This record gives sequence, structure tokens and C-alpha cells, in this order.
Amino acid sequence: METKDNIKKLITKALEKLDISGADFAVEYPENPENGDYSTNVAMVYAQKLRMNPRELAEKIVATILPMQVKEYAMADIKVAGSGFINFYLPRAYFAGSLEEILNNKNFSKNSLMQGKKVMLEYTDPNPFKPFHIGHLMTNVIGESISRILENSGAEVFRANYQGDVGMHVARAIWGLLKNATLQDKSGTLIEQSINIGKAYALGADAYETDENSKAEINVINKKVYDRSDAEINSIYDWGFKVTMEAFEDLYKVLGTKFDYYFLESQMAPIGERIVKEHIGKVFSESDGAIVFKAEDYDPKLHTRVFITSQGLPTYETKELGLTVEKFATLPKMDASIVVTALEQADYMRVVAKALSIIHPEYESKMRHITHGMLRFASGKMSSRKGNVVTGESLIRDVRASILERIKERGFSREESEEVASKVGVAALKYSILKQSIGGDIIYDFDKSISFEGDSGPYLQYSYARAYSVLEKAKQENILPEFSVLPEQTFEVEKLLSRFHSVVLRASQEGEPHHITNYLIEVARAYNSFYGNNLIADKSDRTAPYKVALTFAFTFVLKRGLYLLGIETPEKM
RNA sequence: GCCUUCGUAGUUCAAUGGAUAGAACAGGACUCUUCUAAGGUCUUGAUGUAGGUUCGAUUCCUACCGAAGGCACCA
Repeated sequence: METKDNIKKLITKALEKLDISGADFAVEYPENPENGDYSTNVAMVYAQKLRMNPRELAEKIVATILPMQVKEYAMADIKVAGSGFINFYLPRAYFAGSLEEILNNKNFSKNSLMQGKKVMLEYTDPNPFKPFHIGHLMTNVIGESISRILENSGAEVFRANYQGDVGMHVARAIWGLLKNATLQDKSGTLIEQSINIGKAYALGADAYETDENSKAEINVINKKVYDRSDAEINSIYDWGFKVTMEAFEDLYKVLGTKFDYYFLESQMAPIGERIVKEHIGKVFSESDGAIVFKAEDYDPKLHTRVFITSQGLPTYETKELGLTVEKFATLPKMDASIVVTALEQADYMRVVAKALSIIHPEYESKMRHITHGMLRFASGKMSSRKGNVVTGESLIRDVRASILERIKERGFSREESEEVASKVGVAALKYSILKQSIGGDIIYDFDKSISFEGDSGPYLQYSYARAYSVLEKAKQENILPEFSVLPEQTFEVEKLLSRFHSVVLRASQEGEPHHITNYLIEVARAYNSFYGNNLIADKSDRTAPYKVALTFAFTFVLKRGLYLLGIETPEKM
């Protein structure tokens, strides 16, 4: 199937004939197209071993391969170059064939890396009563893309969201709502109400830090939230919970995420607590009145953490333990349980995972934690100082507004421009998160992400929209995609299109969406160059049907690639 | 102090142990009687420091310097 694998097989056979074996070699895409379509370092790997000149060995291997080629895989050329690389040049027809594959095979992007596997992926995790901030946005964007990439590899993905429905943050918000009753206004929209709750939270958080009386009041509220003994607090809680959770749903809709499972902290706590208590003495131990897990006894790089406080309250670690067990109970045949969070949670997640691996060794190889960095602002001014928190919602709103301004003169109807602004805005945000590898911090530059130039989500969408309008023109001119007459030259964009499948495979293997992002930019650039230098839908051109087919393939790849990133492709913009 | 993730053009990011380290932005010069100029064409510039492994290191190992995060009753 994969051309790379076929070449590898061919070389392996040649090595057998030459009676050489014992090392691994690579077949890869050379960076410089002059060095062929595929390249291998096999001669260099073996030369040392056999005490041969690598170029001589390469020539010998090539001489063995040449007569072995099967007709349909016959190369246009095979050359030895550099310090001993063997370069393979594919024939013109090969690239036409790969375009045909893209047009005719609906599943051209799919691979079977995770075929039939059940995977639960937890991501986003915003807390009711607290603003959905840019960190949640980042986790959501990464998690959604990984979900789609896993699905593309044949996995059945269950999207899960874990939320803190009780705890000090709730008490802080309720305190703020009680102090400033205008924030309880229920006449505004969902978003407006949830913004008010966010303000109440900021009020409470600030008071808790700076004022002893307020702190005491908040502690009292916290208890009442737990035991539900106060009717007024219950009523505020029920309203606030509903409003913030529904506002999150609105945001998920804009972002393109749909969760299958919601886990609430208050429900995970007793599950975790039971497990911890059952394993005191074996896994957990008492220390200063608290129940702790001494992870350093099992792995010197880990440290002790408290699971149940000296007050008898379960900590985050215990809840996380309960959550993981509950996930496996929910999906008994689960093959992998993946959690996406910010990097700051990496260390204690490791401790929790270690504790759990002792209690449930069968889970150990199935648990995976993907961590990403923080989203920072290049301008530096938009820090999350009190009352000035950058919420996901406000960021999307600002980006959208800026795009609306820009498309004013496009002649769209009101609904059309709203829709385009939404799709382009989300693309701008998602692109700036997914263009780099997961793990490092992301420096977010607002102006740059809506500049639409070069390295951006809107650039990709624009390329799509333009190609789409070429296809519209072709339709009017009655030019149908055909592969019978091939242009003399092979366009760069064709070569890149033929690599889509293997790029997606790599992104899947490494769990790194940015491979797809970077590839799409390359393809779009190549197509835009092709577009700029060729008239495509030209009736007088005998190769026009082929160029139209190429354009079709480009839109298919771009649409599918952007889908895997969670980005939509408007047909006009 | 220990642990985690990182140090690549002026800036923001790429590079599955390979060939001349790729883009984009910013700067400069061209380019719309042609399918969307949010486009295209040309142009300058970088691997933190010191060792090691290797035919070959941005990539792997060690030390140092620098950044971000974490290290017991918050999540």
C-alpha cells in the first residue's frame, strides 16, 4: 500500500540476494526534490560493517534492484548520490495515480493504527462557577484534534470532560454573588449571566486572599454547599451550575466539540476515598494525621503526596484516582485512557498513576497523560490579573469582531458574514495553537493570528475557498476531472498531495497534530503557486481536466486535513 | 536543592540520527484587461556553552548557563 514500504521491501530483497543483513535503515523523503522522491541511507548503514566504500555498496545494491522491479512499481530512475544515498525517482504516472486515489477513495486519509481500539480522551475540564479561560481553550483545541486523529486511525473515541462542581472556587463565586446581588441578574443572555458569575468568582477569590472575615464567610459557604443545608445557597448554586455549564456547551458548539461523558468531582470523591481507605497500610500510609502515598518508595523521581487531609477531606489526588477507576468501570473494554492537561499537572499525575498502577496493574499500560504548555500573550499586557482574566469566550469574540470588520466589503449577508467570521476566527485561534508541537508554551500574538497572511489558519481557508471557486468555474465551463492527458511537468503540489497519507500516519503515531498543520501550509503554498502560474479551468487547454482533478484533490486533502485539526472550511470567504 | 518540559534567523515556529538547517512575520523590489491580491515572484539572516557516542548530531549521553512549571494537607 504505502510506497515507502514497497521500496523498503525491494531493498530488503536486494540485501538478501547480496547476503547482507543485521541493521536497520530508513526510507525517507529527501528535502531537496533534486534528490529524488524517496531516498535511503541503507548503503551508509552497512558500509562500515562490511568495510566497503558506501558509494560502491550503493551501486551494487542499485544493480541488484534494477532487474527486480515489478512493472507497476518501476521507478523512472534510481541514482546513487552524495556520500552514498540511493535516490528513487518515481514516474510521472505515479503522481497522477495518487491524485486518482484521493478522488476515488473516500478513506484516503485513514490508517489502521488504532483499528477497533476503544479510547477515552479527557480534555478541557473547565469548572462551573469559574471562567473558561484561555488554558481551557488550549486543552480543548489539542484534545479535539487528537480525538479526530485517533478516529482517523480507526479508534472509537469517547470524549470526556471532568469538572469541579464543588470546592472552594464554588464557595468564592457564591460569596461574590451574595455580596453583589446585581450579579445574580437573570434577565441577560446565558453568556452575560455566566460572565457575571465569573466576576463574582474574581470578587470572592480576591476577598479570600485579602480579608480574614470574608475568608471565614467563604469557608462557611463551602460547608453549606457540601451539605446543602441552606436554601438560598442551594438556589444560587443550582442556577449558577446550570448557567455556567450551558455557557460551556455554547462554546463547545463554536469550537466543534461534543462530549460523550461528563464526570463531576463530587461524584468521584467518594469512589476515590473508598479505594484509598481500602489500601491503607498496603499502598497508602498515615503521616501527621493525613493519608499519604510515598511514591518515592517506588520511583526515586516521584514524591509523597497527601490523598486525604488531616481534616478527613479527599484531595485532588484521591478524586483523580476515583475518576480513573470510574472511567474503566464506564468502559470496561477500554484500550487506552488518555488525559490532556497543562504541563503543571504532570508531576502529581505521575504520583496518582503510580499509586493506581499498584492497585490496578492492568491499567498501567493503558493510561497516558498528554501535557501541553501555557498560552501566553506576546503583548504581555493581557495577564490574568484580578478582574482582567482573558476568557476563551472574550478571545473568540474579539477575533470574530476583527474579522467581521475585515469582510465588511465582501458583500455577504448578515448571517453569512457571522458564519464566516466565526469559522475564520476559530481557525485563527486553533491554528496558532496547533502549528507547534505540544508541550512548549505558546506565545499568542492576537494581531498575527488575524493577519491572515502566510502562516495562519485563515490562509489555509482562503486557499481552500479560492480552489473551490476554480471548481465552480470548471463546472460552468463543463470541464470534468480526467487523468487521460497528463501535463509534461510534475507540479510540486502533486508530489506533496501524494504524501498526505503518510503525514497523517506520522501525526497519529506521535500524537502530534502540528505535523499535519505544517504539511497543510506547504501544500497550500504549492497550490497557490500553481494557481498563480497556471490558468486551470481553461477550455482550450487539453490538460485542463487534469489540472481540475488536481484542484479537486487539493480541496479534498485540505478539507480533510483541516478537519483533523478541528478547523472548518467555508466555501466562500 | 531535587524533578519535569524546553533553549534554532530580529520575532514566532519546523526539521522520523543524514545531503546546502526549512517556513512565516518584520525590511526592500516587482506583480491584478486571467478562476477570490487574505494571493504570487525575487531578496538578507540562526542550531545557548563545553565535552562525548557515531561514517555522519539541531536530534542521543554528561556537565554548565538560561526560561517556564512542579516539589504534603489548593486544584
